[in-house]
Amino acid sequence: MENTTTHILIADDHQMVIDGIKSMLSHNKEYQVVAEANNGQAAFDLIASNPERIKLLLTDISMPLLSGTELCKMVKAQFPHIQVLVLSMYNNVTAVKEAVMAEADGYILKNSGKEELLNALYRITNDGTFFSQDIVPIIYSQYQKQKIQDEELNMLSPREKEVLSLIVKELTSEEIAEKLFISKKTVDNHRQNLFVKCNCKSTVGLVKYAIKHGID
Amino acid sequence: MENTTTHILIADDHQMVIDGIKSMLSHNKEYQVVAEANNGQAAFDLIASNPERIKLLLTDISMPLLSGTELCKMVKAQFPHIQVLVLSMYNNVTAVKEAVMAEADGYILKNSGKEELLNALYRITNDGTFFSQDIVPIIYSQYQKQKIQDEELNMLSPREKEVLSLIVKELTSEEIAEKLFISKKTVDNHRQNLFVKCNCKSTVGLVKYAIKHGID
DNA sequence: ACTAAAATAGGTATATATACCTATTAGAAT
DNA sequence: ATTCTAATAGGTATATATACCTATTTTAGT
Repeated sequence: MENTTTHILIADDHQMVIDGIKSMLSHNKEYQVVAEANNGQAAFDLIASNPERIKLLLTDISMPLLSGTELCKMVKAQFPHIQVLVLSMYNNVTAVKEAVMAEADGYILKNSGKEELLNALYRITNDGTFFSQDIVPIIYSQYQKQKIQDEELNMLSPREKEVLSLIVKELTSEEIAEKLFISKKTVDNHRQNLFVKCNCKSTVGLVKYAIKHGID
Repeated sequence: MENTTTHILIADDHQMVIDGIKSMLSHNKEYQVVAEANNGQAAFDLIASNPERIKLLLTDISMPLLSGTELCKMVKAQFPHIQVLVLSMYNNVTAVKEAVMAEADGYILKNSGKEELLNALYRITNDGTFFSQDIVPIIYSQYQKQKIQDEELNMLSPREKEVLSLIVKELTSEEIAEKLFISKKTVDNHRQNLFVKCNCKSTVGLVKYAIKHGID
């Protein structure tokens, strides 16, 4: 298995990208580009016509007729032996998330160099998966966003946070009042104040706010 | 800047870990371990006594007196010039998330080899950040969990999903009825059925269910 | 000592949601 | 043909939430 050549199908609507990758792999015996397609549907048809020929699918995300993530889903569902490496120009969380949920085995950015590509191919064929180092800062920024949101939480008073937490636990105002040994009226006042502070108009909005800020 | 030695403080409650790292870096001119501490508080005191001496803090997460993440927060708040690389034995999402939220510049696992450590140090001092490749599969598994939850969503009928989506958008039953050209009564029936299917007893529960499954 | 904010609680309406019913129709599946 | 589910809608109560008020006490900050 180890020393067998990995047969690759490249799917990308930009022929130059395909040619570039082919060129990069041309001096490498381990990887051989045996097929190419300029849209997702063509790529799927090529695979379906002879599934055993392809060992790895190297695909772009945005392509005509069938997107790379959709292609990935279909391939993984019907031909699970084929590994999929998504090659994207999008460095946002959503794109990465979609790729992972489509069961892609790896994700690298188009501005990666030759080394990164070879590294990705090596890691995928040996370790099973590879995700570009470049996507980590993206997740990093997500978490930092959450940190800022947490600071926004300080607008709420301790008691308000307490009440909000119980609201999210599906307690009614009356039940919350009993639990906190205060009047139902007081709870309702907190609720009103929370509407203003959380900038929403109903309990539904409060729940969304609470979850967004990690109260549960 | 490039050819200056990076002065490192190691904080870890296991002396063997400290000695191991010192040994690994001993033959490397770029990195010099100039201080060490066995708990977070001691590490912070060492930094505070002479902040300019330290360029990089290499810290464990779980330590007595002051945890690595808390230490990181304090250092980043008061001595932002110091870069922080978190060295953890926990490979779970929460640990990584906490480290990032503490503004750590990097995160690697304790079972990483010498190469990974050197790579991390190089990337941090040059690129600013480094996060171990090992943490990606963790995030990967998080996303896959979400995918399974999405399949659970198929228990809901298309119309129910539609109604649920509008509920989460803070519309009342009456407003939803108008929007879908149906009776308010019908909307309320969908709501009741959603309670059963989502296993909750109020709209609050529905909102939590919806958000958990990506409806918004 | 003064001020501001937080937490408390009450009154009075109205709006909305929830808990039970029953019942019809359309479409899909067996 | 028949069975099942989804989607529709109505009746009748009750429970809960929401929108305005006012007002007191406590606590923290200047």
